[in-house]
Amino acid sequence: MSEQDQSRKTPAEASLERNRWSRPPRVLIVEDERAIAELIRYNLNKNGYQCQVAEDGEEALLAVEELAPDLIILDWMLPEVSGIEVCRRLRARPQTRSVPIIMVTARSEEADMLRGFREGADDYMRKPFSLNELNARVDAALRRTRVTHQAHLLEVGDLVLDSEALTVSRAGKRLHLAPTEFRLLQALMLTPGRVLSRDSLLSQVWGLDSDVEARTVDVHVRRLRKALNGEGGLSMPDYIRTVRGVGYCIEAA
Amino acid sequence: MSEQDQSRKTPAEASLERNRWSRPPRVLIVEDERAIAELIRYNLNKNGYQCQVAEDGEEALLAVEELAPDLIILDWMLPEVSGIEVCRRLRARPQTRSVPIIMVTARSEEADMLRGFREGADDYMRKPFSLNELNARVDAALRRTRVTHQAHLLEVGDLVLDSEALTVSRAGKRLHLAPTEFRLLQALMLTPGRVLSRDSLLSQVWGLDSDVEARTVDVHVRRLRKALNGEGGLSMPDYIRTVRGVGYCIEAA
DNA sequence: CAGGGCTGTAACATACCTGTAACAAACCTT
DNA sequence: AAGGTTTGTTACAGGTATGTTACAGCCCTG
Repeated sequence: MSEQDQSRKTPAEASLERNRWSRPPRVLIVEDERAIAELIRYNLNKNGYQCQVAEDGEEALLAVEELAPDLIILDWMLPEVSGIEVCRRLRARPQTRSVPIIMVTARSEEADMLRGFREGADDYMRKPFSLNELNARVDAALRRTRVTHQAHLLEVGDLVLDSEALTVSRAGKRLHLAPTEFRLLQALMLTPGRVLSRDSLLSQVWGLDSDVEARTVDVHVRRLRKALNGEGGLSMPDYIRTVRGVGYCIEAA
Repeated sequence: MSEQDQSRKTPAEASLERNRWSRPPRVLIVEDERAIAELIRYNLNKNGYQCQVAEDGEEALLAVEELAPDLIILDWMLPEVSGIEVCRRLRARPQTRSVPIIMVTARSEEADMLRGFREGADDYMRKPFSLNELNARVDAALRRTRVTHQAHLLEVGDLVLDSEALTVSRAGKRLHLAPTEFRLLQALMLTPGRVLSRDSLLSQVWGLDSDVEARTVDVHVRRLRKALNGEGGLSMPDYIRTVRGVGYCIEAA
């Protein structure tokens, strides 16, 4: 269930949306009451998440290693190691420092909640809680990590363009592109498989009010190809397809 | 340290006293009820945040441009443009897509809350709410984006910046940086891998209302590189990447 | 008050990028 | 197969962005 954004999304963004999570997000539920754990698990499963349950703190810490979850739902009251202690330990490890943690607890004192946040929780919900609300908060937390980590990645084959770091790499190797080349590639990669006319590229890359000749696009495509495929031997496959009489298009061979 | 005179310490900045180098996080409060807005503002100020208030949706959208806030507290019910609409528009713009938004509203229906999350809110609080809780949630949201004054250790490669001790070291060896160089490095290291424009750096390092020329950034980058990589031979790899036509970015090679 | 460090600006040097023209090659039409 | 059209390729002149250096003013320290 690709959650909320049924409203405003260009097809390009929608395809991005799919690319970002090629796998279902993994959620670790740490909760000693079986019934509650199952309820949450059922609910999250229904929304496309892959869940695992841990019933005490020790188990939770182990499960984090194995599962490498994208998000953790953490009950405060647990046998063995308490939830708050689990939280603290996860925050102490660099590897798990940035995994979102939603604390869920029957403790209603404000002081407890503040403590939870202080120990590094990302969100805090009091029991009893609405499953819909939990869902919404899970979505929000994951959306956030998506936005900060990979929202700006465009991929075609072994080509990756990062529009935030403004970098392009092919097969893991960083490439150097001139500004115009970068924008041109970006325009192409926004709609992989779709043919873009020279005029369309001109307006996207050079701006709507540019007086640049259409042929200039060709020259830049040439430069871009050179940069992507390697100068001389063109040892790598060319992702940029020329569509005679129309324009260009990028696609994974 | 020209800091001392330029920072007229409101009593609220007491907690930041020892930390003159780190820029206080900027929070935009969007709330049409003056009394509530002031309450929130006072409370956040006390905790070392720099606040600005917008009283309606239009004003909010403008303020976002100017202030470039690190976090937004957004009331649902607003004159002109509603909070939910503001939220949607901010999420539609790439530049503001990742700014944390905490929705604060008197609407208690679950459906409203779900809608808030669906439009991209990061957190949702029902009025009336505890100021302590608001504080904790603001802290949590900013901790995630690492723009908080609490994350005082920044690392990139073998570079370590301690914004509390005000020290920088490379490969364990302590370096000497001038104040401006320090703040510049800090701004870069807050978002490693992300390209920062000269304008953005100017507002972060020199302040929003400075009339310093953009080229000045280049000169300081030069000085910073010298300090980081070693005066002459540049024996160490350069973590600062120049992005032609845009600005600079720090990354671990 | 003298000196040293820090800062912002100007000026120069350099590296890089860019659009166009001109020619070559490929393609399509007839 | 010829002729016209579209695209590939190359070279280049000019422009722009950045690197680098020098310097004058400022503030603080001693």
